[in-house]
Amino acid sequence: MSSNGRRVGRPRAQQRAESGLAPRQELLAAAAELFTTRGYTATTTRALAERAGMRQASMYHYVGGKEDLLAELLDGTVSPSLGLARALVADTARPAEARLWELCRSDAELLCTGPHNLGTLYLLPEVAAPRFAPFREARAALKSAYTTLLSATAPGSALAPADLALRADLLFALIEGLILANRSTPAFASAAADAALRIAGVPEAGLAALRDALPTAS
Amino acid sequence: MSSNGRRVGRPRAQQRAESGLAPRQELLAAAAELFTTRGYTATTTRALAERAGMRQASMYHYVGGKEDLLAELLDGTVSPSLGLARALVADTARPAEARLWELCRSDAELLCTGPHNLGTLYLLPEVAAPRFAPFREARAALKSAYTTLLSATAPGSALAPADLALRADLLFALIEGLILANRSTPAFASAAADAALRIAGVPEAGLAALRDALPTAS
DNA sequence: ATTATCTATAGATCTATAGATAATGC
DNA sequence: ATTATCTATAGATCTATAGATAATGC
Repeated sequence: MSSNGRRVGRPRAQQRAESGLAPRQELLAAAAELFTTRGYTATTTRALAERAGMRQASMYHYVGGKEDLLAELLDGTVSPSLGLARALVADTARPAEARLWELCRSDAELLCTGPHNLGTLYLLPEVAAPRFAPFREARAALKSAYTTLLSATAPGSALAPADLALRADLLFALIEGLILANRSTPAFASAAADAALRIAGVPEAGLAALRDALPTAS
Repeated sequence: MSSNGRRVGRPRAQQRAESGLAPRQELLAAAAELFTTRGYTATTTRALAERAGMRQASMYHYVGGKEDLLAELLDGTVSPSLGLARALVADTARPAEARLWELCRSDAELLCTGPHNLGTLYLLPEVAAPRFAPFREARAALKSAYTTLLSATAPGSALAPADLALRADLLFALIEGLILANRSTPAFASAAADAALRIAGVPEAGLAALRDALPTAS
């Protein structure tokens, strides 16, 4: 609540324009940039802290180390999609095709949009560590929601269980492949959702119908 | 040509069962495993050399450093596909659909099969360095071949240039997304190729026809 | 008194080179 | 003599902690 630039504690050695962000948020922003740009292991605590405007040692006042930052970044890329996915799975009144499309679009946008390509972090070997189990579980739950929605579509309901799993894998592969494509326009997200439904087996006529039924979006 | 275990040079400190591979190949195999398993930056020259059966310093007799190994691994994941892609683009006698399918299948197999998930290395920030420009160019050329084949299919030829580029991006996203899916059966590669053609807009009937026309594969 | 920061540094790496050594080849 | 390896190490990091310092708050 202290007004203006008056803050408790020793002043920073290297002061610059206030970002307005809390120090922990500054660290997160620095991590997002440096982890994706230079790589997780290659990013030193010094680089991280300095990018956030503080000295290397000061970082430890806010986080236990790089891993904390990675965990929080990963969580942010999957939690919103998972929340939406659960809502869509529950909303059985709407046609499954429309719900699957919406999930794909939103997920695609989350993965492609934003200043940094955070999806890249999924592939870090570090993510296999026990520490990141919650993230991996969230991703598995998200994939399971994809499968559920897929199985509720007309083409999906006609598939044998093994084929369904195969299709779900492919659909998921497309969505995650967008990470590499790195084209971050909203139009791309919609086109990706279209492509996802094509993989699902929805015919072009069905896609056109979906597009017409879209809520008059912003 | 020297028979058996008699080799020139000081014996290795830590000798073990001969792998039969040349030392440089042993280093490459070690790099494939460790880069994908622990990450590129996190892999030390010591770990690399020791996994290859030699001491840390001996590695420099064969390679200039980690970068050499990375460059060679990357090249191996794209060169075979690029070769095939060029042959398929040139083979205008066959229907474009069949050629595109074959490229997708082969590429999918290359990316998913093999003991290690080398595709993962595409995402390394290090790959942006000038040193890896040849690899990036090869990948761009491969993508361009995908686009060419796509534009030669019946649905592709009906697309406006911007839409064609969009479809090509999505198709490529699927193929590269397979890296993350990491399901490495030949059946998966075929299913992925099917999915790719669905994204391309080939109707189910066309797919079924393609499948029937498949050369009686091994 | 409390807080947010700083400076300094111990201890643990990791890379790349220098120079020694133990084989075979001639 | 040539070769493939080794051991040893200088120099350059990088992380995490210890303890000092410069603000505000009461």
